[in-house]
Amino acid sequence: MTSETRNSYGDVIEAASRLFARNGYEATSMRDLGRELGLLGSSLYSHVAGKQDLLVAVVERGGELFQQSAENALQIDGSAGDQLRGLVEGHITVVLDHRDEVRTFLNEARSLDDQHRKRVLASRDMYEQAFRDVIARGVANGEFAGTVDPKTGAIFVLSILNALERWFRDGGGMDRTQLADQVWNFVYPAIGAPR
Amino acid sequence: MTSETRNSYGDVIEAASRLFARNGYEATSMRDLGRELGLLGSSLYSHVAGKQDLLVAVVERGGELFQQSAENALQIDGSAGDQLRGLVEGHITVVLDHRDEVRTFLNEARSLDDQHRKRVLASRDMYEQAFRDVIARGVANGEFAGTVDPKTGAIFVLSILNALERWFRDGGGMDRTQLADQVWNFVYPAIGAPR
DNA sequence: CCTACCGATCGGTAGG
DNA sequence: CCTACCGATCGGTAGG
Repeated sequence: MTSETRNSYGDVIEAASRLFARNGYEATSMRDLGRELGLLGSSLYSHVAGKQDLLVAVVERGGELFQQSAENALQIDGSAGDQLRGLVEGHITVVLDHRDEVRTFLNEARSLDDQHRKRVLASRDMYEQAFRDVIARGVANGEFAGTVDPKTGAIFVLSILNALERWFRDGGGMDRTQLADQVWNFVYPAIGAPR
Repeated sequence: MTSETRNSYGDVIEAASRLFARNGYEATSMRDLGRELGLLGSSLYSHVAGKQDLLVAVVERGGELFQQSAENALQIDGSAGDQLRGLVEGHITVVLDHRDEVRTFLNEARSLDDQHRKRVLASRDMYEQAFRDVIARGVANGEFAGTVDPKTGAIFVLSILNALERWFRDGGGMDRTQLADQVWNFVYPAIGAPR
């Protein structure tokens, strides 16, 4: 960071996602962000129209990553269990490869204006719907026992996945494969799959 | 709210927890809080020494509620499954009966100074340890299959429980008993209990 | 609990 | 991307 060359729009968004993730949107000033990029706060206004725009850009990026991940997983031609595993692994990858955008997407959406916040909530609902549909399909075809309501089950699975950002660290006691296995070993019986 | 009588310290803390939960600590000004109580921002300084003190008080209250809940659950004289169910139900009750303190405890601890934030993280670790110990006991005595590491399993269970604050509403499609059942139907097989 | 403030910092702008 | 600002708001204080 603080390289010698000129900053691009992408650099600004990246630095913003870093600071929003670390300190929160409200606690990040335009001067903080300028310092991170090696320029003055006022100079940022040649890159963006305002502070809100930065939050919108970062949050929308987070939403796109999850949406893209779901689309990929749903193209898997297999059982409900196969697709759910694809959704789970895709989510883990997004969280771990894009921590800052994900943190901002999950925790800072409340600082958006009404219009953009509603759009984010709608995109989360669509994403949750993918989990719900796959679980419901598994219940309908007898693959899962149906002891948990698909809607509630989807929320529980996503609760586990979204919380990863809060505790998992690369280079800790568990690598990503082990993490995915632990999540799956927990989630698969939980939604009523045979053992 | 905004009653005619004088405000007590408890009133101030309660209003603070409400605003911190709704808008976040950073986005809540002392003038906002004063308005909520029917007085000026500057008048709050006869009740508290500073804004940080309010956050400390609210967050510590949240921590105490969870700690108390765990102590009660661990007094259950029964199987690991019985105690885990007690921990789960206690957590649900704390979250739903004390939403504002819990939200602040879970989401605003980052705004604490280093010293207090470390204390909060330590209290969360102790609480998590209770879940871990109960799961480990169930694995050790053969009650649970042990397909999930107790430490990771504890985090997953708490991820589900802590996320309740983000989506569950009393008076929605599910009452509290149904919620507790859904959580338990998900968690119990997940940690490797027999079906 | 109010009046009357204070210095610091905020997001943002005009003009280069 | 900088200089030189602006009005608004912030946490907080002195004195009653």
